[in-house]
Parts: sequence; structure tokens; C-alpha cells
Amino acid sequence: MNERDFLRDYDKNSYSSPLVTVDAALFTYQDECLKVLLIQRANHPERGKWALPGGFIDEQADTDLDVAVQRKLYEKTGVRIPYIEQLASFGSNKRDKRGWSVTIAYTALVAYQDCSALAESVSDTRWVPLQELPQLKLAFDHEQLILCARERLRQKALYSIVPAYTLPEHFTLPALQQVHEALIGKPLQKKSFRRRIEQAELLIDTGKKRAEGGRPATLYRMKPGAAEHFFLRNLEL
Amino acid sequence: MNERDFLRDYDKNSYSSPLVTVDAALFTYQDECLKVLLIQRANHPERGKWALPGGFIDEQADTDLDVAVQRKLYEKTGVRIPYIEQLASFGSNKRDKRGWSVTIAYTALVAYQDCSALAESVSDTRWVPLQELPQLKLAFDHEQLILCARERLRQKALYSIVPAYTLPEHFTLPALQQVHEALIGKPLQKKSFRRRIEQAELLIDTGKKRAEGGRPATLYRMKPGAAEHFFLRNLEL
DNA sequence: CCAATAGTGTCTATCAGACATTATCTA
DNA sequence: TAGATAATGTCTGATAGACACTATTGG
Repeated sequence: MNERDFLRDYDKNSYSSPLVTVDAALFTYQDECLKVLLIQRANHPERGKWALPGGFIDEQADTDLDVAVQRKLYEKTGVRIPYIEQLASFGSNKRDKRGWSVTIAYTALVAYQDCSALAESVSDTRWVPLQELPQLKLAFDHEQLILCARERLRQKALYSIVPAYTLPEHFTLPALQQVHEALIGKPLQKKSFRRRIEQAELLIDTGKKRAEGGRPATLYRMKPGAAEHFFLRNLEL
Repeated sequence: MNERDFLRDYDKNSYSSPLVTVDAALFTYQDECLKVLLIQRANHPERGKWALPGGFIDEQADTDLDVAVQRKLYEKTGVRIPYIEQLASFGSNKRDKRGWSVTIAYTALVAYQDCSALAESVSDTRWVPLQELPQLKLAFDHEQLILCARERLRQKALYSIVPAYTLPEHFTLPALQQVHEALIGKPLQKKSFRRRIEQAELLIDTGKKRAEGGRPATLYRMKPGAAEHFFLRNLEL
């Protein structure tokens, strides 16, 4: 038999296959704390519990995994998310009561004000501060996914400025440092933080603003490709 | 309707779901070059092409993804692989002619002599030097998976001693440095390489051996947890 | 002895930590 | 003016690069 005949006779759906979903841990930074977007499940299973935005692959609409997760995030937030990166996949016969399931998990970042409208207006959608997670009932293994994403972001905060995507397009260095400190969980040296970003020329000076009672801070925006820059030395732990 | 009734009535197989596979890029180091284990496909689709060890999830036998990939590797090599780590997932409606498919890809490492017997005896299984990949017809997107795994290993060579798993349990520092150099693609400073490993106390001195015409080199083995140690500073590019 | 390979001594360069100092805003 | 926040100056310490040197084996 040649391949064409094989494919003609092959019926994918006559074999059992795990359920496949994509899920995204979408983080932002607001009110001096990191928050993740959660959605209260309207349907079984795990109805009423809070879950990450995500869901089944649509074999017609989605051409690949990245498209699928972008679609899910767009459906839930109504905006294009500037930073999405694959995190890891989780699959077992236990994580979903419907049977063997796999989720391809993503980490995503967005500025709060670019994404607040929908979440603030709909009662089943919330920006949840990370400290409040333990009190909330999360669906499936989504708490684990969030912790995994958080840990990866913490690492990135040590050697990149990826966390800048939690801020508006124009942001100050003190603001960026705050996000990094929140992720790393300890204060950083102002001088070290600025020095490495300056030397690597990752940001573009705009005009200054942002006065909060003291000297106004310079507003910057990221250079194209700045998020792909990895420092050779980590900030210390 | 409550969740129990929902689950009783739910038939997972009445919905179409992508094909789900796991695949592993299993690397080793032999004859001064990096090699990856490939298997010639006996069945459609892509019959005759070379592919990574892997295949469909077995919903009965496999309790989770890690178990599935370990099973696949055991079936192909007959040995327990000491280093397996999830790499990334690849999914689209194009990568497999049978339809929408997702593979969860893994990177794995093994010492050549711990894994040579089967590969040398069976004609459809080969350790392929990485330089020879472009000449070989690879199935699906497996060439891309290998390149992706290789790039991740290259990064790890800059800040960890994970590549030590390509060597036998007892190995010399010059041998380890060779592997790192092969991955990074440029020579390293002997002194820098040794110094950081010594200072972090990642290896245990055994007794010396390995004479290759000159002064015999000390044989070491990894301390437990040594592969999880990440240096704060990368080797430079 | 020499050739070959392993391993060390040591100087320099880079860059993060620490922290004091200066700058620029509002009230 | 004081208070607050932003930004800089500058010293120290850790560690990678460079490369010459010593050590240990076999002929």
C-alpha cells in the first residue's frame, strides 16, 4: 500500500486520543502587585472554580498551537497580547475528570490598562493577586501551572527585561525595577539594575514625566528585540 | 445537572481531538561528535524516513507524559535513560498528514556505551552525527525538533554541567570540556571551565585513570543534584 | 631526553553589590 | 525651606578570559 491509499483509508477519529487544550497564565502588574487573569468556569467539569483562560483546540479555526492560544486570549480579553511564550505541557490521566488530557501551557504578559476593560466589567473574570491564590479554588491543575509560570518569570527577571511587558508601552526604570523585585521577591540595587540596562542599550528615552511627589522619572520604551536580550550574568539571589 | 451526571454522560471520544505523541531527541557523545538516535519508520505515514523515538500516548499504560516518553525510550533502547527533560510542544494541522497533531518533545541524554548494544545491532536504528542531519530525510518536523533541542542544550552548556549525562558515570574533566565545546561550537578556556566546577563542588573525585599518551586524567562522577546547579554567570560567547 | 596530555598560577577585565552623594520635583 | 523620589559616583568583590607555567605519564 502506498502512502496516499494509507491516508485515504486513515480515520483519525477511530482512535482514542487525549483531550488537548491550551491554557495561558496571563500576568500583569498593578497596585504594586502581580496579578493573574482567572475566569470562573460556567460549565462542568469543575464548574464554579477559577481557571486560566484557555480551552480546546479548534481543529478548523486553529492552524497551530500559537494561533490557538492567541485566539483564546483574544476571546477573553478583547485585545492582542504583546508577550506570549510557551511554558510547558502537562498531561496525565488524572488532571481532567473527563479522561486523559494534555494542556500546552503558555506564559503571557500585558499592561493592566491595555487589558482592564473587559476584566473589570464582567463578574466571571478577575485579575487575582498572586498572594490570594491559595484562598481560591482553582480548576484542574491550574494552580500548579501558575506557579510554574511564575517561577519561569522569576528566572527571566534575573537575566532579561521580559517583565517590562507587564507595564504600559512607556514606563520608568523605577517602575520596571519594582516589577522585577516583585518577581524575584527581594529588593535590588538601583544602580546595578540601571547600569546593565543602560549598557546593553535596551531602552529608548522618550520625554520625561511621571512625577510622584519627587523628581520626575524618565519614561522609556523598549527597543525592538530588547526582550530577546539575555544578560550574561544573573542578578544575584 | 451535577458534575457526576455530567461525567457519566460525557463521552470523550465523541469529540474530535488532535493526535497526541511524545518524541525524544536522545543525544550522546562519541568519536568526538554529538549524535542523535534515529529510527527508520516501518509504517505509513513517512515510511522509510528517519524519525525520533516516540509515538502515541497509550491511554491505558501511560499515567502521564513523562511515563509515556520513558516507555518509548525504553522500548527503543532497552535501557533506562538518566536524563530526560521536556523541551517544548509542537502542534499544527500540517505537521502530520493524518490531521491535526501535537507532539510533546523531550531532550534526553545518555552515555554511548550504556546504550550502544541495540542501536548497533538493529539496522533501522542509528546514532546519527549532527553534521549528517542535512543529508538525511527526516520524518514530520523532527529535524526542527532536533535543532530546537540542540539549541537548548547549547544554552545549558553555558551555565550547567547537564551535558555530563552524555558521558559514562566516571569521566574526566577534559572529556566533559570536549562535550561542552562541541555543543557551544567554540573552544573554552581549560582554566575557567575547571575553576567554576571545582568551586561549585559539583563533582566527586574517584581514582584516576584514563591515560591517552600523556598525564592520566582524574576520573570524576557527578554529585547528586549537580545537574540542577546553574552558574550565575554564563561562559562567554 | 621528548611528546603528549593534565592541571596550576596569576594577571586582567568585566560587571554586580553596596552605599553615599547629588539632582529635581512639590508643598 | 523640607520631603520625596530619581539618578550618579565610586569603591569592593567575585569570577571569567588569557596564557604561561608545572606535573605526570609513555616511549
